[in-house]
Amino acid sequence: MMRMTKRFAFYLSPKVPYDFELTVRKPAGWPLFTPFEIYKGGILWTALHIANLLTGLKLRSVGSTEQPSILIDVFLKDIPKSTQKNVIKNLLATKLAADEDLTEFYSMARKDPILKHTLGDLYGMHDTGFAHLFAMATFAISLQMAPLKRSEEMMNCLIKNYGELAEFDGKRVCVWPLAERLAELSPNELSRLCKLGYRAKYLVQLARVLGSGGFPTLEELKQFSPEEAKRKLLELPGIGDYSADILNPHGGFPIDAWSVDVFGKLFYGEQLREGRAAIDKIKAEGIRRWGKWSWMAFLYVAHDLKQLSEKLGTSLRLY
DNA sequence: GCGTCCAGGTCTACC
DNA sequence: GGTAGACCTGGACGC
Repeated sequence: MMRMTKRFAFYLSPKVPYDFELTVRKPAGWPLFTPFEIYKGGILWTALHIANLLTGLKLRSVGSTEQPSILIDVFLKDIPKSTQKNVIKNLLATKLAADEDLTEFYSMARKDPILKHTLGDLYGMHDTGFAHLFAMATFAISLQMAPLKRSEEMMNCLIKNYGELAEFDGKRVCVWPLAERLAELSPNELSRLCKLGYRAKYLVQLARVLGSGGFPTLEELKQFSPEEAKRKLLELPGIGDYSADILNPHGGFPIDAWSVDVFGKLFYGEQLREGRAAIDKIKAEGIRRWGKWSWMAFLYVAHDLKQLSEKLGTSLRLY
């Protein structure tokens, strides 16, 4: 366990509109940086590694959707240098999507027969980034070929057993392990303890590739073209088309055995009978309809399934 | 209680 | 380049 002290605070002024709660605490329950973060009374306590530095965060909104402002307290073990402070500030601005402009997406979505229903519920929700690429890849691999409950058990076991426990501001938050930590393990140990099955082998291989430092970070992949970023991600062990679409910082359209049913009903009014064979068809249709906004569209649908079911009079399976 | 199937995919061998 | 089959595990289901 690492005890940390408040070292500095700063404000972020995201682009309008920005709904703090919808963005950091998404309706479908997706966490911001770790499943063990704490949200109470409009305040989020969370933690992640920034440039290998364990960083505790206390975030709250001090503005509104139309005049957004986020106050961030930063907790660290040691007093940071000014360069470290800048790295933390810049990275959090990126992760919290402070510069993301929703204007063009909303303009398209208002005219879209499906997305127009989501805008009222999710107005001001932004696309935040994972703690780091390894965390995101771990998430994607644990989703493969498993019901969501089991995926959650695998992820939580990994984080509890191999992640660091950050103690700050009277809270304790367990963070995603770094690749370097998992790279040392044997797949057998990992498989036995967290019941990862064949995924353990992929995770250790992945940890060794990402832990060596030779692979681009999420922020660096963002500088690639979307196609180049995806090609690079497909080089990673255990990462195929579906997972690469989750990892790609440019956004993809990650259709799997769950989302194929949801989008089948939304696009065609019925669940397609082809099962997994329908994935390519649904994926092509989503990209045809939404193009470069496919990922944002996926996000807005995924976080509004209950309301969409009611508005469109169809039953969309909820997680 | 027991056997079978399959789930929010990916990889490999084989054609 | 296209595709069938294997892969961990555990819950659901039929018997």
